[in-house]
Amino acid sequence: MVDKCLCGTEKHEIIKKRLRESETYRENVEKASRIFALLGDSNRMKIMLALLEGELCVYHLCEITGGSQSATSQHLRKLKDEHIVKSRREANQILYSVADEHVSLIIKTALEHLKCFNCEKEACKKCPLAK
Amino acid sequence: MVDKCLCGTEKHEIIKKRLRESETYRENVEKASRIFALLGDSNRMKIMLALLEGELCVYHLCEITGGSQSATSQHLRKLKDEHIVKSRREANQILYSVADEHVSLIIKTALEHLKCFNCEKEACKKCPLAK
DNA sequence: AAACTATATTAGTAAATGCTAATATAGGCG
DNA sequence: CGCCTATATTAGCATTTACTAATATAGTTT
Repeated sequence: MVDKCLCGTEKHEIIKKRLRESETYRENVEKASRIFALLGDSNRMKIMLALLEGELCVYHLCEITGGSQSATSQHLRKLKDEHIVKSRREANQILYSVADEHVSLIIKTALEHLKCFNCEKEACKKCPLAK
Repeated sequence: MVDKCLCGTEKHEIIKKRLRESETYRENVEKASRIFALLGDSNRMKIMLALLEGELCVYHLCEITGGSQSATSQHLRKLKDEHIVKSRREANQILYSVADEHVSLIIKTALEHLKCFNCEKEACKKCPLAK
């Protein structure tokens, strides 16, 4: 492999330079991938989809995932550690909700994308995901 | 844990019903989390960030991640399997590019979100992620 | 205060994941 | 044709991850 390349050198240099020179940028990339990794588990995805509908208790979130109380609680802990969900106590329950509207937007964008994936519209058939 | 709950029953029933009744919905949730899991690795994230700037060859993508040729090739394979990137041959190189504009949008939304995370604006300081 | 209930935590385990090292493939070119 | 170069694949290993089972905690209620 050789540095001289058909794809040109400017484009990848933009990112290489940012990664090299900005500590903040490197941290942001790490943080972004941590957040995506959290959404990359189907049970946590189901939890987030449910929470987009509104505040819910742990019992109902267990029902959504079909997982145990312990497993669900561990997922919620991870989501909370990244400030993606928040919780509050109401009487003898803990109610969870989406903490961040940016994350909501990311999930909604993904759903939109999947709608396209299964869509019958002409424009959507050209989508590279429609395979 | 009891079914009677302070958070109400309608909200989580919406998702439970969808999961129960629609095979397509279940598949979409699985697919969405597979895509997020792909973006959940920082080296694949770096690859995608670079590809957002334009088409690149494998050698330059190796430079971006700092990883080996083999590791990078394996990442590209996974991204291609989910139709997130595409490739074409040009002379003796394979050039990769972003295959799906929805995924571009998801990544850009995430970056926007992180911009907020590190932002000094008053409105952004209230963001629950700004901690 | 004691008991109850909802949620959280911990330890241990099986499965998934990302890496390296070695090897295979495939197109371009002498 | 046969070598060269870029990329892809495979096997093996170390690490991470999601789960279960058991236990802890902390409000709430009696």
